[in-house]
Amino acid sequence: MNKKIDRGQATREHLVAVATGLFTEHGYDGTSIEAVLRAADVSRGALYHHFPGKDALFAAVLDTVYDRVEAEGARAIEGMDDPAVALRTACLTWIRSAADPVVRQVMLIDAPAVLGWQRWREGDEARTLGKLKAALRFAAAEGRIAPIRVDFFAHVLLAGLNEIAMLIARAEDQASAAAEGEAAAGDLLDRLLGK
Amino acid sequence: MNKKIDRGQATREHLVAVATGLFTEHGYDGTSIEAVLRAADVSRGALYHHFPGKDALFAAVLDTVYDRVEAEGARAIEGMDDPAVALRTACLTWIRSAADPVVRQVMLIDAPAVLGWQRWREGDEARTLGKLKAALRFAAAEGRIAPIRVDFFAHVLLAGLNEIAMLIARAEDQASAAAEGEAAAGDLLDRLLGK
DNA sequence: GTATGAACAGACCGTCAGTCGGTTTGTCAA
DNA sequence: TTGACAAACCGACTGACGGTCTGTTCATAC
Repeated sequence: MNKKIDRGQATREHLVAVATGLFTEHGYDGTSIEAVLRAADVSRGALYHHFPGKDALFAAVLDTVYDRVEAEGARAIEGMDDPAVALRTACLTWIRSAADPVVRQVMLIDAPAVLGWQRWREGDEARTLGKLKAALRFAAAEGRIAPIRVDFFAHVLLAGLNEIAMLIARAEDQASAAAEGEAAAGDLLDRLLGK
Repeated sequence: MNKKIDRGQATREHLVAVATGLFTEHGYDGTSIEAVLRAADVSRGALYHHFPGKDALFAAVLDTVYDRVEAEGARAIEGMDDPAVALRTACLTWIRSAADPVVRQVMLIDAPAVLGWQRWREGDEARTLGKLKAALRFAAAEGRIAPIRVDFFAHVLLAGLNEIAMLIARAEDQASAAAEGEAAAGDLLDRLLGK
């Protein structure tokens, strides 16, 4: 039971990889299952054997994107012991991750509409948002923000960072926009957490 | 040329009204043109005479929603002469407007995916965002934020308010969530603008 | 009265997501 | 070795949907 399982895994991963490219380039609606099938050279039956539907394929793609972004964040703050510095570093890393068209189109634009806002945020909760809240709880313990603000501010901070990332992405002058955006993000952090 | 024009206007407005209800209840993807046609008791030809496509119908719906939200905001700050108070009032009014399912589903969830983030923000620019930036320029003139932050902070503030609105909307206990959310919005404003 | 064009009607078309009855093929127990 | 089994895969088919196209109606202008 190994060759079969391996083959199935390979097909599944191949589909996710191909779909990632197409979803990024043409968006969810602009990408037909037909196109994925052709690009991956896989049959309809095979795809629907691995995924119950188009949205499940999208969810799988989203999952791998999360994995990558999470890994980048974890690598960036590896070994840091000051939580405040780690938070700031993680936020800047996230903005830089969001420069990637895959992250932008899949995570920020299509995900809320495809999965629904609720499911989207629940997914986030278990990943990025959860860690952000932990960091803010630390700030609350230090008396920098009121404990009751932790949840709202975590969401506000994430949404604000996402917005900055999108602004940078669509700017004409990428380099200067990135510099200004990252400075703005730092400023936002200072103000939000009462430096 | 009056009876005809009036009739056309009426049909158009009727379609927009019916579509608003369906888009709100079932989302953009969950609403078929067929369903709009049936609910409005209008023929395909009539609909496609007034709108080049489904996304144009959505854009028209979005437009009327903007109109309503803008009017609510304008009414709320009518006659106020302190720009800081007006800004705060407008922000809270916006959060309350976003309690409306129409605003949530159409403006916040579907619009970015249907129109694309770029077109969505450009539409916002001409409406809410423009006024927000004007208010922040005022804050910058008072030395509360750096002039270079105006654009980024306006976006961050709007995104943050939207996020708070969505959190309130999906909360189990609406009343207490609204109270906490509005307090958080006030706190956010204080911190962002360096009270 | 006749020409004009906006408003509307509805049959029709191509595309797409998803279904379903098969076939292939690796695995394992007898 | 073989035969049962199930995972993996195949592709024709279905129904729904967005959009097109060829008319038809009718208020208005001249």
